[in-house]
Amino acid sequence: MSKLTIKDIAREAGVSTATISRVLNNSGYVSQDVKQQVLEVIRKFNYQPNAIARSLKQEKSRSIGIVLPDMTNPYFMKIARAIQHRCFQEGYHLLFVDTEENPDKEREALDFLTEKRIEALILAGTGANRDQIQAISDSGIHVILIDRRFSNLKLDTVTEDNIYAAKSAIEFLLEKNHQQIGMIHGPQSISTAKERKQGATLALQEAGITLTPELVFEGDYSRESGIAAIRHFCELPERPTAIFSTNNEMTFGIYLGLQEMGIPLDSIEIVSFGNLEFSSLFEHQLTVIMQNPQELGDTAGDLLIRRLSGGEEVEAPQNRILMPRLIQLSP
Amino acid sequence: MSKLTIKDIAREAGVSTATISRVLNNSGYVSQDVKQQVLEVIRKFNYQPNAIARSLKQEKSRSIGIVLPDMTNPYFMKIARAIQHRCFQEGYHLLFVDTEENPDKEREALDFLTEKRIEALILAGTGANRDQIQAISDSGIHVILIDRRFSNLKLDTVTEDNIYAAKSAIEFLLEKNHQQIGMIHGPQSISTAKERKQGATLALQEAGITLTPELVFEGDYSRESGIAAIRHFCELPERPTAIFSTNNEMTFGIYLGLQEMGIPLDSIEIVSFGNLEFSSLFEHQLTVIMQNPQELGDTAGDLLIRRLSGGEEVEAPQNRILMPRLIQLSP
DNA sequence: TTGTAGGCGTTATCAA
DNA sequence: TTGATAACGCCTACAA
Repeated sequence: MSKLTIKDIAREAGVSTATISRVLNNSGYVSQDVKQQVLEVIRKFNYQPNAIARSLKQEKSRSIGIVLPDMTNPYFMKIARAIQHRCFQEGYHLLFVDTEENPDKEREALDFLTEKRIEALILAGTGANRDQIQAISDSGIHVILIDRRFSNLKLDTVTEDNIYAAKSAIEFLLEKNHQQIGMIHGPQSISTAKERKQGATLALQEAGITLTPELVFEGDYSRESGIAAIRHFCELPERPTAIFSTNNEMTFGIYLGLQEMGIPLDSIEIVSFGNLEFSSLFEHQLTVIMQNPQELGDTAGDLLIRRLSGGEEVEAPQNRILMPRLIQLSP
Repeated sequence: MSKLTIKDIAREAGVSTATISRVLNNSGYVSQDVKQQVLEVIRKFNYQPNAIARSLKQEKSRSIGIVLPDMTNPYFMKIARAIQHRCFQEGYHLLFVDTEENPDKEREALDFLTEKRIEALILAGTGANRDQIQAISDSGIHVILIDRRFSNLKLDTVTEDNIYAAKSAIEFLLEKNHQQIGMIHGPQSISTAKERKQGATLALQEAGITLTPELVFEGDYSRESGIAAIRHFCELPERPTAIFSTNNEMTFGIYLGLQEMGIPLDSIEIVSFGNLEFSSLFEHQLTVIMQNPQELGDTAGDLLIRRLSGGEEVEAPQNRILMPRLIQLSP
């Protein structure tokens, strides 16, 4: 029942373990005859080398930690899949952890991963655990922050330009002569949410428009907060004619809210971050900021492999920034 | 830069490595004084034991392999999350692999995982690699098939009752007096797709209705095949008045197809497997077979932990079957 | 209560 | 071209 070891194979093939190892790794010299014979025995007994022992000996885990805030969110999983592709190609594998946006779980996850001796860490963080992350980087583990980043931390990042995208979104609405633009933001502990708010605010400032506090709703990236935003906006003397929403879940909530209040969906113009595929199925005015998780994952994967296989020359931290595109879905 | 070992800590604390190990594992005797002192040193140097070495010594990886056909599909990831919860609680962790429905990738994944000495395998398979999976089970690794199963394989399974659900779906449409029911099925290599087709066929038979081949469209669980189905149905002399779709992606395709053909979405009644959250946003007649990935994950997690911590008594394979519910979303 | 030492399954160095 | 053998970092009899 218990697994065969290299010794069993060596005995069976009548050679030393060293020879088996050489065959396994295509390293050193080994005559064709012996090689064939050894391969035969390996196949016959379906021997599989113990990756744990190999890792210990080589002092290389060949594993990469990836820490995400929500494994059920396809956005993050598309990033993860792209990275996994690249890693498998190069003989690495991923250790996933889902923090569910919980800083405590994140801390535990990071401890767990360092004990597992990951060679690199890919992180879309909760916003907490700065010091621990810095320490991991200092200890020689390559760290790449994806989607979300920390200010003043000298680490590799691959992110989208949220400020620019949010700014464009507001400018788009201003060009269409909207005077009352409602906004719904995400948790300000998350860098993307903060930057989207910054970008939107910046666009209004540049247009010389003073921010009306009643038109700014602080949501939490959840569907419920989208509904809540609509309830709030409907209580205002002057309802917004357009809404800028900083993620797709909240936008879905907005539609649900409008429906709940009996307001026609096409009576309000919406610009939203994220994918809203279903939107083509009904009449309304929607523009989305299309993100590109696959490109983000590919970029992070390339950077990762470069860091892992790169020589000793310590490069400066890389900051790759992708540009989301504004896509108008309705005329 | 390189990590500290138990020896370093032993030297630093002026005790033997055995003592350090005892402190780390709360095993054996160790005086309070020494224990405190050791903990102090561990904290001071931020020592983290090497999980790889520990695994090798204990001949326990404490890792569970989980193989899924699509990591970007929230259905599977909700299952995975539930399992991960349970595993972390018990000190195990998950090794994820996404096969992208590719049997070759699946085979590679299984090899990879067995080399990593997983203690259990959770699998939503492509339908191939039967022998390899059986061999894994025979070698003493607990195997639990989720969502999809193999006929005639004596393994634990946690699945949904697809036959029953599909049968109910058709019965529901028959009760509403639909005479022309179109069906779109998934790839018959996947057990769920096959069972859904079986269930639907069974319901028609029991109602004494002969199957019209033109009304049965063989799709592949993709959005495109949903569109293709509509194009096909529209070419028939007599269009179906209702459609039974065996997954949500194809149903989305159906809506897109209807829109493309200029057919009002509410002119055709649909029953579909899977979640279609957006559906409440427009007028149409939709009934869904609501699946419960979290319950499936919880069930699999419980079974898994029982297998892992269960004594030597070999229990017969368990087959847990969950009942999906038919939910009418429109009057 | 603590320490010594052997071994988990590999790989890699050195001889032969 | 092959074989002995010493690690890798940890745990655990067994001694002390």
